[in-house]
Amino acid sequence: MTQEEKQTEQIIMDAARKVFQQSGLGGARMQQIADEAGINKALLHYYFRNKKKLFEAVFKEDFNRYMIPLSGILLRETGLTVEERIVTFVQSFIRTLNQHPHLPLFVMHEIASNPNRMLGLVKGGDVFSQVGETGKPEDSESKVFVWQIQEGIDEGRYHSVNPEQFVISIIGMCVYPFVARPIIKFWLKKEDDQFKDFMEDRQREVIDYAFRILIKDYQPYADNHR
Amino acid sequence: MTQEEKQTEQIIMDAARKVFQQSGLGGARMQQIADEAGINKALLHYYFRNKKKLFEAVFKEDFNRYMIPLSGILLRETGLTVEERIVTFVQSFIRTLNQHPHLPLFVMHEIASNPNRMLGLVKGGDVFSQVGETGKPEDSESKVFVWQIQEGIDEGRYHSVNPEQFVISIIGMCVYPFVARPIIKFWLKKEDDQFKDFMEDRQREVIDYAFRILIKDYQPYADNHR
DNA sequence: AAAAGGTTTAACCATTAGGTTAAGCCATGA
DNA sequence: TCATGGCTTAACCTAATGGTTAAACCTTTT
Repeated sequence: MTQEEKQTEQIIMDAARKVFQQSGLGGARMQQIADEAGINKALLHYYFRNKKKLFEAVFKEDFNRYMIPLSGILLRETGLTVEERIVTFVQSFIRTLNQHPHLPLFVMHEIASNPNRMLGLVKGGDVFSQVGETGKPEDSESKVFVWQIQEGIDEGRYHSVNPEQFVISIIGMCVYPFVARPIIKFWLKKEDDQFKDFMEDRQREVIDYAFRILIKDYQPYADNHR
Repeated sequence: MTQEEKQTEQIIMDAARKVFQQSGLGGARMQQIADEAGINKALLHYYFRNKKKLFEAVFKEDFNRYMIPLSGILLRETGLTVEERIVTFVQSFIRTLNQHPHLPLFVMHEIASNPNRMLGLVKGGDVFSQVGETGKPEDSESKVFVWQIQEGIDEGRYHSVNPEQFVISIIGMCVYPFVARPIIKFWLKKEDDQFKDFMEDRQREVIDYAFRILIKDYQPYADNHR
């Protein structure tokens, strides 16, 4: 594959991403994607045989490049304390999504409209590395974080939260504003750049919230924050 | 309008809702809606002149019947304390969405794909009752809650959160699990009814989190919970 | 029994969308 | 200079889709 081909492929995928994110798989029009990419329909089909293939390429790239690594920080990465996980996750998550604000809604919507096919596309289906030695969920790598929290609770350092609920809450606090972005922009009368700033501020705020929920003797503005 | 007409209209709207929620406006097929409703295309167009009109009817009903009243509990209802707002909001919100799990993603996706038109549809556009006497956002009814929190902070009862961030966090903790429902079901290996139970439990958990974030001397399992 | 109104049937139309084809353009590099 | 390969143009095909129409059917009401 030549350099030009790679370039064009990327141009097409970027255009396709934009259109798919706005209209979904069903609503997107190949012509619109071609226009957006500044090329013609013929070339579109020359690179990606058909709409479905193009869509899957885009979806896969998005999911594997962003969703998987990000959730990995919270759930899979080894050698991190709970506190480190939270801080790193929230920061990278919000920072990343600030650059790709439409990602979550796009991914969620398409998964919802066809869970099996979409989740099957992703890295052999092991989104959360569910497969343990015995096949039981307890073996899952994705439960490291859950274990660590349970440990902290048992040792009396943490409040007795339900670890799964806690994880979902953290992710929710980070993701939701992007999902509801148009409403929030409307409600708070914010433009794109103001929304961005708002989300930058949110990093510290969410970390604070998470710590306050979890940690028994938490005092904000300690050097937990950098 | 006769009784039969109302019935049929409702049957159609329920079918349409189902299809729209799964495929979005662009992806939905009129034939599929007719099939789902157990009627024919001709009758579909007899009741709702065209696809757009049908869609708007469904969207409007959803938004006005669920989203507006629910957000009202948190943001507009008068005569409630902050604590009462949070408890009532979280409970009704999760309970309602447990009965309509696809609502949030549907609403959010459609708003995102056409913010102006969609937000314009809703109760004359005043989703958050933004119009105050001077037109400044500060006059908005939707800021009552924000004021109340600010008051609590000033009086030293609450931690000094950013009220807007706090509101979004509460909503996010409630909404996100429904937005990410297929992923969560997959991750936690839950079926529909287990997910429902999980969300029932979540009510108390989220209320706990919210109070712990906000209230300085909060002790869980006090009679804040009923 | 006749009128009325909700509903079906089925044919039909116009448009659009996905996808194909083939001829030709144009820059690079052997 | 000519061949290669990325790319464009534009016509074309087919299937699907939104939407329409008119006649007939059936049940309830008068």
